[in-house]
Amino acid sequence: MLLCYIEGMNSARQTKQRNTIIKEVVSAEGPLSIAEIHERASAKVPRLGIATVYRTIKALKEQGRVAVVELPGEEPRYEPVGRGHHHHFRCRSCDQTFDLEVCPVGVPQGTMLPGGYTVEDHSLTLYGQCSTCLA
Amino acid sequence: MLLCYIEGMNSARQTKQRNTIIKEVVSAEGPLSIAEIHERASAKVPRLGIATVYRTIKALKEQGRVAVVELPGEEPRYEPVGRGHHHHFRCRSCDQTFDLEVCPVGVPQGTMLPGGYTVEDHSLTLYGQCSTCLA
DNA sequence: GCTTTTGTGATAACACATTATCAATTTTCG
DNA sequence: CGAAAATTGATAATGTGTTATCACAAAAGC
Repeated sequence: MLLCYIEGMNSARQTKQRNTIIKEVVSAEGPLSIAEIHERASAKVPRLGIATVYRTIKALKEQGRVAVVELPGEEPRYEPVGRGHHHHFRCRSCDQTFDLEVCPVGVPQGTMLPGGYTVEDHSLTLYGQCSTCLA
Repeated sequence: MLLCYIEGMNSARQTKQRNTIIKEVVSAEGPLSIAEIHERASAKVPRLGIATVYRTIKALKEQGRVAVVELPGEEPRYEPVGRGHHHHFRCRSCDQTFDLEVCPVGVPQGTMLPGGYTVEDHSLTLYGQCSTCLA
């Protein structure tokens, strides 16, 4: 299955379900889980099946248009590719996940840590209160 | 069910299974998954059932003697409590998880990030090659 | 508009990690 | 040691997230 929302030149069909799902993922404040996508898209497409969300995300993944984001102890989330290196903030009140601009990790690639660990990459999740919940 | 390895004064019984499991968790280089505990303990207690590992870890958790460690996209791991704030390194070659001493995250508790996110805590996982695999 | 082809929704099937069950074994303690 | 009680191992049952199935609906192209 292919999707044509962006490339516009393959055999997949445009449906309101797919377009809505893609729009939700692209316009979200951070990566969304399948359940979150389903909730949001259902508001615009009543009776949207969860299987359609799985199918669409799977296709977008295979096309390299969305990436999986794994947070500790959470279900996989999905975000559009091309956002570059960034991290995530999780609000403990509303349980929303937000993209962050900052990277406060002082261990560049190639660093060797005490113990002989050579760092290639890192994954950081910050936890706290978002501005809405703090107010 | 209670375990008596450390406290020594409750009704639970000493078994080679439990003692072995606890020893493996305590002496490990980092947090272990159920499967990893089972593998290692099986070497010392042949025919050790996976259910016994689950049961023992569950009891230790309820006693507050082991803590759950969640890494992105991984099964839960377990480590003894009382190691304080620390992070983990995952070797991409041998897939082992190691405790780290360092905390290279420059976002102390209470920091407010651009976007109004107030930080309470963080979780960092470093990825790369351990010294053994690099050699 | 009509036909062909693909997509959808409901749900069954599946995969996997975890827990419950229970007869047999082991530990504890008199 | 011997009896009572707790633990174990094997496996069935469970829960949950994901995929497959299939009749019906919708999109694309003539």
